[in-house]
Amino acid sequence: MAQIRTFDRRRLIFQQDDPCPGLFIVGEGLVKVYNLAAGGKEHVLHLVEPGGTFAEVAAIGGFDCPASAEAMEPTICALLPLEPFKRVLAEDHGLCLGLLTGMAKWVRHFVGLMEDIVLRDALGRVAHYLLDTSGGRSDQIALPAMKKDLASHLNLTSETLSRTLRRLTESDLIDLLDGRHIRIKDAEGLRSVADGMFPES
Amino acid sequence: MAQIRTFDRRRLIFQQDDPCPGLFIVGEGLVKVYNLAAGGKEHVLHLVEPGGTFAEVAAIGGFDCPASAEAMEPTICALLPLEPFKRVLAEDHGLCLGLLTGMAKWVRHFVGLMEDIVLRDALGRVAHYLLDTSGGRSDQIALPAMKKDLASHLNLTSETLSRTLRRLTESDLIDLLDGRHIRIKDAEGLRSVADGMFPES
DNA sequence: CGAATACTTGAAATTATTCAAGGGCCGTGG
DNA sequence: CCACGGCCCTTGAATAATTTCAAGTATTCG
Repeated sequence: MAQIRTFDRRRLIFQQDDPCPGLFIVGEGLVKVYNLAAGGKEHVLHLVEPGGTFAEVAAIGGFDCPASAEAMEPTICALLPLEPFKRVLAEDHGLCLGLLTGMAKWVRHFVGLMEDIVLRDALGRVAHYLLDTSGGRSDQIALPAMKKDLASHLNLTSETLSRTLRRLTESDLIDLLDGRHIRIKDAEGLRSVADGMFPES
Repeated sequence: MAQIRTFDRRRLIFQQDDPCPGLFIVGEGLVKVYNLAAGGKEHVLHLVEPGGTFAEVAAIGGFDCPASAEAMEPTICALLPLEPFKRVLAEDHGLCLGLLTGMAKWVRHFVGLMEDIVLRDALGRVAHYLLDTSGGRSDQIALPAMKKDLASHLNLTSETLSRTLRRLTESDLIDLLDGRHIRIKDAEGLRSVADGMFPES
């Protein structure tokens, strides 16, 4: 009962305040979910990779899209239109429970992002992001497609992100392997930076 | 199957990272849900009034409290412990659906707050808050108990909030009735301020 | 009534942004 | 295959917004 939809690179999938078309599931590609300010500033809420979903919240809550979505690469999605989705939801208790816990996790992640933005400075945000993304296990981190999207996600300009990464390398906390990969050199130290104490200087 | 819990003013109900005790429903009083930064800075996520709930997200998702909660006034809550709550949830499909749409609305509200903080400056945030709170209908607005909590909610210092309200009154967009109430004089003008255009100077 | 806390206001300080310019990578087209 | 143009990233200096610090007034609670 789902439709397959394909999108070229840079193609707008929906815009803030559009009526919600249903639930999207990414099969291939990359989708940027974001908001725009009056002046043109963009905030990247979420980068959705294959297997991820978006527009679920509006689909479930029955309101218009609270954000915009754009394909960053050639992308294939499954779109589950609103009506059949609601019908299934009304009948399938297991699905309902699954969505509920999924949504709860999403909220927690989102609260975390909010607290990052509100309670940490640039250095702390980047440090915390790196620790969070590495998951504590691997010390190798792959950055999102473009650094400017990461900057926007953390509510920084790309200039500030660049300067911040430089400061972290100069403090010997991380290594910039290539433009897209980072290695954590001193997780302990990073943690203390994330918690607001900058080491020397 | 719920317990009744009472809290004095200033009493901590739970703290960030505590195991979630269950779902709270406020019967009387006022509860502040907030997060603390390393340095002591506080961010007020939510002020819960009678009829409202808190800790639902952690209860549903099965993780530790992502924030702290404190009674701002003598408060009476119903606490639905975790286990019976989960049991009910597993059986009652209607409840599950209700929570799901409730959660979706909560997420939307929260995304809105996030975008306020990220995409608007101090003037825009306050203007948007006033418009949002008035609901477009009544032009009378009752501020939360303390202005500093509103400031924290909008990620401002109380000094900045004070100055911002002053600027709005001096531009004849609002009237400060008493310390706790505001009247919107020029909703049109406020809207354009919220959208980033400051009128004169 | 007195102490504590909240609120306002001004001046100084700080952080991040904006503006500007150069370097590097990549895809297109000659 | 190389040159060109575009976009991303980096870096520096100037700018601007908000915070911090400080002091005084107002309000609230006991």
